[in-house]
Amino acid sequence: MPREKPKAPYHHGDLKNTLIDVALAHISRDGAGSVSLREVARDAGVSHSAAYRHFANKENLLVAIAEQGFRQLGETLGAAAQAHAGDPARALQATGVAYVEFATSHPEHLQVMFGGSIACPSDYPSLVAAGDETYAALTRTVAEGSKLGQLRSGDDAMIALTCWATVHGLSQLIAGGQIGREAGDASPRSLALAATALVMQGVNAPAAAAKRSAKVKRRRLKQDVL
Amino acid sequence: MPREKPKAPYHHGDLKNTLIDVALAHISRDGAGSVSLREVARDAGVSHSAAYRHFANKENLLVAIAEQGFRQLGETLGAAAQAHAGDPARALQATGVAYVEFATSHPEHLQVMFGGSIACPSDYPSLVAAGDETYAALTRTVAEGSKLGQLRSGDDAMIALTCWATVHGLSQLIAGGQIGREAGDASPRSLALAATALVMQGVNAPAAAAKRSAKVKRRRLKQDVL
DNA sequence: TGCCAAATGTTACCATTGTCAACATAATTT
DNA sequence: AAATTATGTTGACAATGGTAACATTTGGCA
Repeated sequence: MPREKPKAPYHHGDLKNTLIDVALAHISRDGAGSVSLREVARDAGVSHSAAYRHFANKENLLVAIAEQGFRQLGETLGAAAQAHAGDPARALQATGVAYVEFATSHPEHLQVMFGGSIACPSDYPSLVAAGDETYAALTRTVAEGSKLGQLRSGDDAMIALTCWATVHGLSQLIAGGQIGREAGDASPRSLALAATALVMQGVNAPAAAAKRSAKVKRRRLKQDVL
Repeated sequence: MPREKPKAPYHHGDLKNTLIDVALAHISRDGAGSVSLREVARDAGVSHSAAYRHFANKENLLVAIAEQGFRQLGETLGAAAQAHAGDPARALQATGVAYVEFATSHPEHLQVMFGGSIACPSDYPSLVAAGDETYAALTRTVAEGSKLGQLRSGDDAMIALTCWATVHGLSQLIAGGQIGREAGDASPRSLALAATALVMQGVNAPAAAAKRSAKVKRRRLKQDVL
């Protein structure tokens, strides 16, 4: 007797999230550029145009993925900072390392968050908000460290931006396979540790010269060398 | 009398380069993701499938653009370093600033070089070669500075990588519009100057502690803080 | 010179894709 | 139970990347 097959119900149950997951799988396999809504739908076991009940268009699916990425990244960074509460310098480096670790272990998300698959991110307020919030964690830590005198005083925003740029750049380079031959054997974590340590050496308040006036230091920062 | 119209000749003359230029224009308008070979061909005043006489497929057109970008970037960085020959620390920072300036004034190229429009860059030896060569300029400068004792000794490769990551990350963030609200008014150049100055402060050999053994310093670099 | 091959362009065609409209079924509200 | 809303389905459309067959130049080479 043919036993009652599972008989796929007309309604999928949680198609929205399924679509996101399947899309992520495809992105990690073929890159964000070559993801096809129809193929995603097929793999989700659903007709092509069902996706449009959950996302206005293909880009909106990507936006959802990017948002998810920002949320997860935010949580990861928050946790890293939390683990060193009270010691902003340590917290700052830990945040940076966490950034690189997240990025390299979630390259699909990264690709969508920063890879330009979304034509005009600023069209999506939820996206910019998520990005801003992520960045805010960094800024807060820097401000805290600055207040405690742990960080080179002068321009907190610039310190935060430089830290962000370094870990972001490192993440992109690793994820993009750009640094295979130079440091192929090193784990992302160890690379991140070394890079952040180096930057922190420029960012930490110089113990010996701590008495030099902030004004002088700020001037040096801007005009130095070039 | 109908004067002899220019009567577009059957052969275009320099279609290959024209296609590249038109494609660049489209990328800068709509992003690398939404560039269409057919539309490019149309704008070049030629039938869609003519492009295939010059590029095996769409991706190969992008590869050509990326290569062009790497070549131009290489020249730019080389010139910047050259301008401070004999002073590696200065040369290093100048190279970094030049990187950011190139990136932000050629966002179309950047997008193709690093934006993931090319599914698997490692499939194109010419591309990896171009990238390597670009990076090599940086490495050389660092090695030189290290030899002169201008740079914190220990791990030259790590210094080079950190510098690259910082300027690369800064470039991506600026080009991606990610840092509109934090430092919107500052020019890319001034941001690059400040960021590189900060990193250089960690990278420069500490004048006072110059006698500390390299071994100790290397240990600090790896294990510091975390 | 005249002829042939290589280079370069063109048109016709195909499968795939993003998106929409019209229709079908399930879940929810009334 | 009836009506409304959510969710899926099928069928269409235009545009795209890519291939094949055919057309026009161009450049050697006899």
